[in-house]
Parts: sequence; C-alpha cells; structure tokens
Amino acid sequence: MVLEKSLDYGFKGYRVPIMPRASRSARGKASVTKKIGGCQKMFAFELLASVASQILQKNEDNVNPQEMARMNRESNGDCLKATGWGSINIDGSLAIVSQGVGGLLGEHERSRLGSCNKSFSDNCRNKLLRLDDSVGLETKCPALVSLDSSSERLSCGRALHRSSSKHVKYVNRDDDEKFSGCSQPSPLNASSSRPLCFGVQRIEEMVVSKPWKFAPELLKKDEFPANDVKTKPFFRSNKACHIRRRASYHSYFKRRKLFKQSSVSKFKAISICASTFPEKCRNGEDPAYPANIHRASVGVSSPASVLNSSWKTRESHVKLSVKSFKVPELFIEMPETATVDSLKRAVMEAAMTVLGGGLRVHVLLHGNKVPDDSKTLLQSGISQGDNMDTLGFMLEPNPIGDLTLKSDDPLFMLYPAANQPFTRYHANPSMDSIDGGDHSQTESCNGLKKNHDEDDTHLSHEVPAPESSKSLIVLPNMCTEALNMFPLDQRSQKTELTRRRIRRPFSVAEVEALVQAVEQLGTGRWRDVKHCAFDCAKHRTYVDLKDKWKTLVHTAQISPQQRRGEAVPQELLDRVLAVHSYWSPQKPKDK
DNA sequence: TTTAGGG
DNA sequence: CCCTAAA
Repeated sequence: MVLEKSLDYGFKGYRVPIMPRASRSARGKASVTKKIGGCQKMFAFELLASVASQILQKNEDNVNPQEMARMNRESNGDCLKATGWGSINIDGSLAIVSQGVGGLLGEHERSRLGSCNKSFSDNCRNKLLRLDDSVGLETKCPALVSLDSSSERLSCGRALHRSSSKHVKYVNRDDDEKFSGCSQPSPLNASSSRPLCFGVQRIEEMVVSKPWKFAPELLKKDEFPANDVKTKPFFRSNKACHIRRRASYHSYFKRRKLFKQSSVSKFKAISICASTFPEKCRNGEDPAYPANIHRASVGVSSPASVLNSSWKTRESHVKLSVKSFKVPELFIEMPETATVDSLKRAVMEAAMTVLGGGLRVHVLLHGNKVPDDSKTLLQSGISQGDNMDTLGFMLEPNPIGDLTLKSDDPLFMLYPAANQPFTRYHANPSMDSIDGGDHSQTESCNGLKKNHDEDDTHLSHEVPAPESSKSLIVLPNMCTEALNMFPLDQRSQKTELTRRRIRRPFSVAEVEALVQAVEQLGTGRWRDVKHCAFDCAKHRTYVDLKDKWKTLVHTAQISPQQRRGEAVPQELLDRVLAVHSYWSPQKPKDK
C-alpha cells in the first residue's frame, strides 16, 4: 500500500536514505562523523558497538580476559558508538518497500506486468519471501557496519543496493525446508568479482550526534538543567517551548574515541541469517530460538559463547563475540502491477530495513535485560569472565524512529532512524498517548495539535509488537563459516553521503498544524514552528516546514486544476494566503 | 544553527 | 527535498 501510494505520487528514483538525518548536515563536508569526548563509563548499550569494533580490530584469537578487563577499565570505557544507517518504510514484521527505492516502478514498468501471469500480490501473500544464501552473505555487511563504523556502513549500504536485485528470491512456504539458510556462502558470492562488503580500513570516531538527540532519556525534564533553558520572547510564557536542548545533547553524548586509524585489513564479519524460521538457519544445529520465542527470552536462550574471551588484547576490554544475527520474517506487499524486478528490490529493501533501519539493542544478562544503561560493564557484571556465558544480546529492528521509549526501558536504539518506517503495528491514531504529558514540550503552542501525521506517532511502547518476528537474535557461535573478510569499497563512501531522503508528503493534518503554527508565529520562525507543531516529527526539519509553507503558498495561488498530490482543503489554503499576505514584506506588518 | 531562496 | 549563502 505504501508502495502504491508512492507510485501514485509518481516519485521514482529516490533511494533509501542511508544517512541519519542528523548527519545530513555534515553531508558534503569532509566528515559525517563527529568526534566524541571522553566518557567515564561504558554504557551497556555501547557494548555491542564495542563488540563489533573489537571484532573488526582484532583478528587474533587469543586474549587474556583479565588483561581485557584491565584495559577496559583503563580506557574508561572508550568505545565506538554504534550507528545505523537510514531506514525505509517497514510494516512491522511486514517489511514494506520504501517509495521508489532505487527507482522502483514506473508506469511503463507496471504495464509490463501483463506479461506475468501471476498475481504477485497473491503470491506474496501466500509465500514467504526469503533471502537466499547469497543474500545472507550480503546482508551481513551492513549489519556489521551498522555496529561499527558509519563510513563502513555507508559503503556497505550501497553495495547492498547495487546488488539487491541479484540476490533476492521468493520461495514457497512449502519450500521452507529446502532453505539452507545463510550458513553456506553461495558460490555466487564467493566468486563475486566485486568485493561485496567492507574491510575496515579505519575506524574513526563516528558518533553522529543528532540521532541521539531524541534519546528518550534526554526527554526527561530532569536532564535539562535550568541554564539550558533559553527562551525567546514568544515562548516566554510557554514552558513547553522553552527547552533548547542542543547544548545538553551535545555534551551528554560526548565520548572519546577508542579506535583511531586502526588500519585493519582483516576482520570478522557478522553474518546475517535471514529466514522465516530462524532455527533452520543453522543447518541442524541447535536452534535454541523457537520461531515465536518471546522477546524476553530471545537472545538468552543460547547465551553460551556470546562472549568470546579468547581474544588477545593489549587492553583490558571486555571482548564479546557476536557471531551472527538472525533476521526475522519478512513480508512483502506489492501491487499486482509491480514487476518482478521491483519485487526483488522490495525484498532487498525489506531486508535492508530490518537490518539497517535502526536497531535497538537489548543486553541481557542471566536472561534478564540489563536494567541500567548507565552502569559500566563492570558494575553490570559483564566485564568479568565469570558471567560471560550468561550474556546475550537481542537486536530488533527499530519500528519507528521513536523518541518516546519508556525511559526505564533498557532498550537502546542503535540508531533512531530519521525516516521513521511505517509499521504494521501502527498505532492508535489518538494523540493522547503521545501528548499525554510525558514530556513537557508536548503541551506547547496553545493547544496547537502537533504531530498529526500517523507516521509521526511515537507509540513504540504501545506496539503490541510480536517481537519474536521482529527481533534480530544474536546467535553465538553460528555461521562461523561466514566469518569472511571483505575488502572495503571505498568508492562507495562518498556517494552514500549524498543519499536523498525519502519523500514524505505532508498530510492534511500536518498542513493544518503548519498553518496553525504559522498563523501564530508568523513566517520566518521555522525553528519555533518546528518545535511547536512538529517537535515530535523528527523527519520534519524546520527547513522542510519552510519549504512546505513555500509550496503551500504556491499551491494556494494556482488553480485547483494545477495542484497535485493530496488535495489540501481550500479552507487551509485560504488561511495560507491570508497569513502569507499578512506577513509578506509588502504589507507593513504592524502586528 | 537558522533563515531565506534558488535549484 | 537539496544546497548554501548569510546572518
């Protein structure tokens, strides 16, 4: 449906935004990463990133656990921050293609569907889409990258794109048992002339600061000392709009880089197994993870050897080995008029979404979530070898770029995607749950409703979330044969930085909110408009709002016949014109 | 970082 | 939506 809509809008060629929105600001500049300052603790949620970085950095197999622990302490938990890359629409476990990913369908392509006797929608409904071996091999790249290095991530993301149409197939459910999973690298990949994935030439400091900006913890008022609160005249009486978080965001997440210029030509990859029935991914090995295992138990069912303390190191770091991930079931929904090729793309993008649309990480110890992300590994009992065998991870696709996770949820978003995916578990359209007083800023702007767009709802905590179908399960000691090494295609880095954001047409509700905000604030105060009316719509920047206003004014000035897209009520357009004329320079604004 | 405009 | 000069 999403796809259909995007096609209806006639947009093709947009690609999945690879960069988090925040990092777009750095686009075109030398670096999209930021150096982070020192941190005193290794946060639990950083653990996985650290793990992966360790994997990348170390190729040795002998390590002294005590030495690692010592180094961990001495390094103050220096670590790499994990980031993800952009997201596309995802429909919960039902992964949906984003609009025009890779330039999906055009009219001419759709017409070609007549040549196919199949009803693709029916087929898709009745079949499970599955990645073949080669895909499993491919997708491990971004997965690893997402945990380690933004630059690597980017390159891998593109590699995935380029090869997407070649490695996707769909199979009948009946054929499930024939699926061999990802354990065996396919000959195709093995012989591929193009280096599929990555090779970490360098691991830089990398945390993109902005994506963390909306981390749920930061939304707690306590997190913002009074001196962080600045006001503008307009907001002087409006507590909600006062908060300016930039400074505190920035400082809060400062971290020190750990691995600088650690030229690594070899490293281990995390393989991704994608299958409907994850337990089959292992070719008969102990599944350990029932297909519908409950979220709480996921990731700990087979905790053994998640930790690999056998690596050699010069520092007292905790060494963790995440040998493989499993990708949950993917569903694809396509219009019947879609081409086979587009279907392939859809599957690929679905997998991309699951893997790269943002991951939330659970750290589980003794089967329980580590409750406090702020604790050090040592404090959490992770840094010592005696607990290593009880440590597990659970990664799950980030359903939406959510910023209202319960603060007590130990769940951490590896990357809150700037472009929130659509999710099947979408929500309750009611805004009550959003504006229910969780955050002070939600009561802003004189009752101006915010966040009308369904896509903007932040309801992950309400999502029924059949987690089992959405989680990426960290499988220890799996798919070890896939721990291959891939050189990095550095050429892909640059282009990845300029990935265009996905198009997200404004809904009428959003337009109304915008108009209302501008009516109150006037034009030219887009940042305030943003904070008042779209504070929760992370994908709407003030520039977006400004642009939208611009187009609204234009739309209002043209004849209805010339207008495109979702019709905006004339009443709104009239208001637009009124406000525009009022604030336009021609008319002296003697407010 | 924001604003303002052109692309 | 992107890009970017200016502020």
